Amino acid sequence: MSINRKTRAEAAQETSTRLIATAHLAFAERGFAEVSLDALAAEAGVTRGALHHHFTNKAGLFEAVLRRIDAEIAAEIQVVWEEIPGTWDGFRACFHVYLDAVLRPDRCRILFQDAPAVLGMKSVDILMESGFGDMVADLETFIADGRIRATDAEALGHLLNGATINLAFWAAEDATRRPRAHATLAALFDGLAL
Amino acid sequence: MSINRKTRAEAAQETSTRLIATAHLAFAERGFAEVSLDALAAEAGVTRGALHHHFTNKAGLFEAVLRRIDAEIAAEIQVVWEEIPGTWDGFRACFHVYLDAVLRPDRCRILFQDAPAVLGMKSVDILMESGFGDMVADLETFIADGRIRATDAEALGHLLNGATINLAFWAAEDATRRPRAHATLAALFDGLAL
DNA sequence: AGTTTCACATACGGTTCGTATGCAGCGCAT
DNA sequence: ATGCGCTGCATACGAACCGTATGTGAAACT
Repeated sequence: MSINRKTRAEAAQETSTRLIATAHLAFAERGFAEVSLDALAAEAGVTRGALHHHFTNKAGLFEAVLRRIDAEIAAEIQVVWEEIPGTWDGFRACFHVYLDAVLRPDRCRILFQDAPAVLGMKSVDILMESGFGDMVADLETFIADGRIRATDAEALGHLLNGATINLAFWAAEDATRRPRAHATLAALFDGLAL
Repeated sequence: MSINRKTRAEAAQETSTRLIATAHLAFAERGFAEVSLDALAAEAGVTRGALHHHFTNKAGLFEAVLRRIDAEIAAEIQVVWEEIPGTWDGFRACFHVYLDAVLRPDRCRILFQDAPAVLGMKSVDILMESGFGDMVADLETFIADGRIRATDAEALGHLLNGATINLAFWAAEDATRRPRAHATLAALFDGLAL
């Protein structure tokens, strides 16, 4: 039995997730460079030994945080996408959810300020593994169906992604900008549709 | 007379620019975090004393490099803009020049990988001081004239900027992507125009 | 010519990260 | 049940790097 008894693997998993959660907060608030591993481990109630054991180095921990955030966002989008999959309106709706998902202050800094510097191209790859491939595939069918104007689905995917990201980054500074960002994103999609 | 004689201020200016040029190369090739000030000063033929004297700290030097790159890009765009100022076609042409200007390998990494992490929002401000305000003003006239679809010039400016930047970042990895990026950017403008 | 100032060099201390090593308890087999 | 191996984590150590404080020599000014 042993209900409150933790198995070895469970305890390890717990410290790992606690480390990720603590790092998530710290990176979001203070930024990657300003967070010391000593302070981080102390906040999580462990030492740097545990940290290095689970994540090898500082960048490894950051990558774990990024993957966690990416998974959260992907899940949020998935919910909307499954409501009306395959439709242009559903596709558009997903981007509006994406916009709101990435402008959150606990994500914005990690995603667009630190991730490129810390992980380089790898950060792009991570964020693209989940969802981006599907998005490009959807764009291709929209193009094939004559729903949208552009010809290059992959390039268009990057364009849409960049446009949304930059709008979010801009809108994150001031709450009143959020509706303006959404309206402008909608205008972009209006222009793309045929 | 004294032709080959350098005044004090001239010599100082020279070391400053040499430091910026050396840092430009180093940051572009190795990245901000991987460049040590010791190595940098050695490459420039001075010591860290000179570096700190001119730029206070590492971020200060980086900012100087960024401002220099920004000025170069602004000048390149200005040339095109003055050919056909005030026109929608000229405006579009500027963005294609911008796309090519920022995807250059000696700029791409500094602009979009390291600048946000090192300078935060300040990097956005720096890149916006030159040109962005004018761009938004132009967009407003285009909107007022009924040339383009969107309603919020400022938000649209950020959208266009982000779209172009991300296309450039994507296209920088592979030369064959460049024409695809330009074609997709053109499609974006086609959709925006009424 | 003496003095001041400035561009730059040198010296030092503190912080931080990565690795190498130590240890204790869980898990498993007998 | 008990002895042993493995693993999760702590401790110890070394090295790199940045920022500041201080020194210096030559140019610039009077």
